[in-house]
Amino acid sequence: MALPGMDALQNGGGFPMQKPRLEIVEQPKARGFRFRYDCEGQSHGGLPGENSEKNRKQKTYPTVRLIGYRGRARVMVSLVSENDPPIPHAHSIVGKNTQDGRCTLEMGPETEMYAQFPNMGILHVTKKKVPEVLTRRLIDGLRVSRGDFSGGDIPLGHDELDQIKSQATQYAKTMNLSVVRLCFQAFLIDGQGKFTIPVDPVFSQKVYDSKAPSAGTLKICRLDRTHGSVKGGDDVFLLCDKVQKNDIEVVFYEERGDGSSNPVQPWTAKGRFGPNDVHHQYAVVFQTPPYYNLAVERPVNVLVALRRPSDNEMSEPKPFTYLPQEFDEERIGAKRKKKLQHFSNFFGDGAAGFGGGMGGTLGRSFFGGGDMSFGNLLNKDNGGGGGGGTSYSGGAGGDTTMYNQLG
Amino acid sequence: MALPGMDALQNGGGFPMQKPRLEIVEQPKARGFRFRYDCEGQSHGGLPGENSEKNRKQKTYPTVRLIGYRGRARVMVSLVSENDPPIPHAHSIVGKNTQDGRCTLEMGPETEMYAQFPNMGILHVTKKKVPEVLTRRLIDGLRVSRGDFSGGDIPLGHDELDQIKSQATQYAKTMNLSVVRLCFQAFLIDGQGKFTIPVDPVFSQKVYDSKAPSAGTLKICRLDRTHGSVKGGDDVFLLCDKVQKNDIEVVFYEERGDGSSNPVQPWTAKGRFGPNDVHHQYAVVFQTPPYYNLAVERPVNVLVALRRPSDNEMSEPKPFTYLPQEFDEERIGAKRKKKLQHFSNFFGDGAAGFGGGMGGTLGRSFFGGGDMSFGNLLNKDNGGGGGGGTSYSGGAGGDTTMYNQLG
DNA sequence: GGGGAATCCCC
DNA sequence: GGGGATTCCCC
Repeated sequence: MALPGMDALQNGGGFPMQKPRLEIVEQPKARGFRFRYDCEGQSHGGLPGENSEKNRKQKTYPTVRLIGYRGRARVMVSLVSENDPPIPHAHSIVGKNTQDGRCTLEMGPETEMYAQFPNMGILHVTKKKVPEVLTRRLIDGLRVSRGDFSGGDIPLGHDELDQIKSQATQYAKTMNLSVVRLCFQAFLIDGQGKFTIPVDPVFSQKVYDSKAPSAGTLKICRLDRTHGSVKGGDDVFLLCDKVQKNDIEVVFYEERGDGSSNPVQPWTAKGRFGPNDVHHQYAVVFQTPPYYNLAVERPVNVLVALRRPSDNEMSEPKPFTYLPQEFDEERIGAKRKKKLQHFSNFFGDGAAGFGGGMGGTLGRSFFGGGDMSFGNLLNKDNGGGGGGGTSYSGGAGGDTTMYNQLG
Repeated sequence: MALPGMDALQNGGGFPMQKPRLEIVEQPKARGFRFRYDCEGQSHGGLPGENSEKNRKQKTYPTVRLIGYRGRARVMVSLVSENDPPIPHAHSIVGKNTQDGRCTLEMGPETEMYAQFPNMGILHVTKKKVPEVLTRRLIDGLRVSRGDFSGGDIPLGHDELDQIKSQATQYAKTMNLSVVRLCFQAFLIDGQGKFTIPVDPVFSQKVYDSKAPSAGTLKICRLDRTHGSVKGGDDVFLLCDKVQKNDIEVVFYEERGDGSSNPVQPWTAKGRFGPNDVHHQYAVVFQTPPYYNLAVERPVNVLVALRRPSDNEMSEPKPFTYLPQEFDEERIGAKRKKKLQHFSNFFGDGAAGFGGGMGGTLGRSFFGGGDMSFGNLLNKDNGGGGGGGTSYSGGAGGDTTMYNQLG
């Protein structure tokens, strides 16, 4: 059952013509997984793959395959910092086949050179222990870089140890404990039957701790109203999962699902509220923004979502309906004509009123002056499309360069 | 400046004809004060008196006076368990004039035999350290009961120490760390100028840790609507301070401020919601209950409040207005007569409709079948009226009885 | 004084 | 898997 496209040279122990390389076949899920403290035990499910389905049995797990080589190999997963250059992370991978914070599996022709990692938990080290753990990680890395795969202790000079500790303390200061990346490293079997021949490591997309206040999944749980006047200014109570008062927005936008070849910048606007309207991280009281077209004759269905500016993350949207002015309670029809002349004032300057509903052709210049461009709005920094995962090979080259700031 | 009513025998070192006793002149505030962990430092304000004003400079502090004695005395405050018999509490009093968890002041004729305790912080011991601290407390108590006021260590037999530790462990299991009482003990000066003559201890009302989820002050921060139909069933979003989903109610009631000599059981009813409608402890989505009189012709102003069944605590109320049926949107007036005949069904059995607004005379039998009696509703267990504090002399008699379960 | 982050506990 | 209690940190 040869894999298509696996046009690899076979490695017989000699120098390969084409360098074997690891490819991430299934990225880890970026959001929604919770890092666990030691005290919480480790039976809370493993890190899923990004295409894992929530409800069904369509469970996937982070998976790599080795390209350009067919034979026994060992693949090791460890955690590294979110940013390049990759630094060993203080958190640990725990669960089956793990040791010293890493998870190790073997692969071979019988697995089609694939290695899947189910059951990887991420152990959240406490802040206090970060320097100590990092020191151990750096020593481990130094040992491996010296070609010592024993897993035991290595002799270190006093200066060397001091330097490592100083480096660990330095890293500890800035390490973000709510984000990690997976680092996959493969070792091919050598002439003595040992897995000593390193393959360049590859790094996964970022994995965010779902329990971290700044990284949790955004979710609108409940709205106290799902419709309001096109004129805006309606108070809405929104109940949500944990948010941070200075890093949250309520975004209104119109869906543009016509899939036409000529994408238009759609309308977006933000709900109005201050930090004091964010109630204990779990509710937001805001005022609806006006719809861009105050002259619509029929209700307009738009979407509301939460947005976190710091990482541009957005929640699943909820529907919201803008009602035309006729729907306003207790309005006198006779006044409508006159009012229409003033509606464009909502937009600040000379954007004159224009008729038509959702189907109208909209001038680009108008939207350029809006709050935010829609392209930017949807541009999450996760990378990777909906299909198979992309391999993120970091800037670092070989194994030891991960520690190249060690001196 | 002799105090009126202080008809005390002067103690000249001999046996007093009338036993001197301590009286609590100002109780500690029961709610709203936060116990602090050691790591939080101790500059967060002292435990106020129950008549302390929040905004003004009307600050008061727990205060006792010694009755039936005029001379030098020492008063010691410590923390004891919420329930009788009083057990030394694992928390400590910290701040000025404190040592080993107790606060000690001297009083004399120059203070009119009053002792006021400002600046008492309550140090919240961690759960892990409770047994260890309780052991120390029990040893301290044993020493004092032996007449040793040195404050140093005392020789303890192996069996004795084991027994104390076992007792401490036992207490630790059930000790409520979110409630304490103050224990005031006075010692009169003896012939050698030492404060060795004990006066019966008195115990304050309960003091609740405002940070504890089960004891925090209930507060309605925001309502998304302040009026609804007399028929009830209107959805209301209520934002509040921390509550617990299984120990919270929304109570509607009518104010009875006429101060007449014939108090009537007023109407009360509960908002309808399930545990799932309590959103992360900070919001409640409920449906308004129907007003008891569906035939009112004018809006009726009632009050809404949060209520915690476990301790019968209630929040400050917010106003809510019931609108008569005429106010219902889009109702056809012709149907009103017919509907009226069904309204009484809301109340279960044969309580026939009766006309009139708030001023009507209400049959007692009707309210007897309601959700809850109003008397009970307002009956907080704090005791003590609005005026001067009451002294709570616990069931225990002398000093050593606090530890009478020690063996 | 108070809000919320970090850690821990338990259904 | 998730909610929330406990402990700690900091404006």
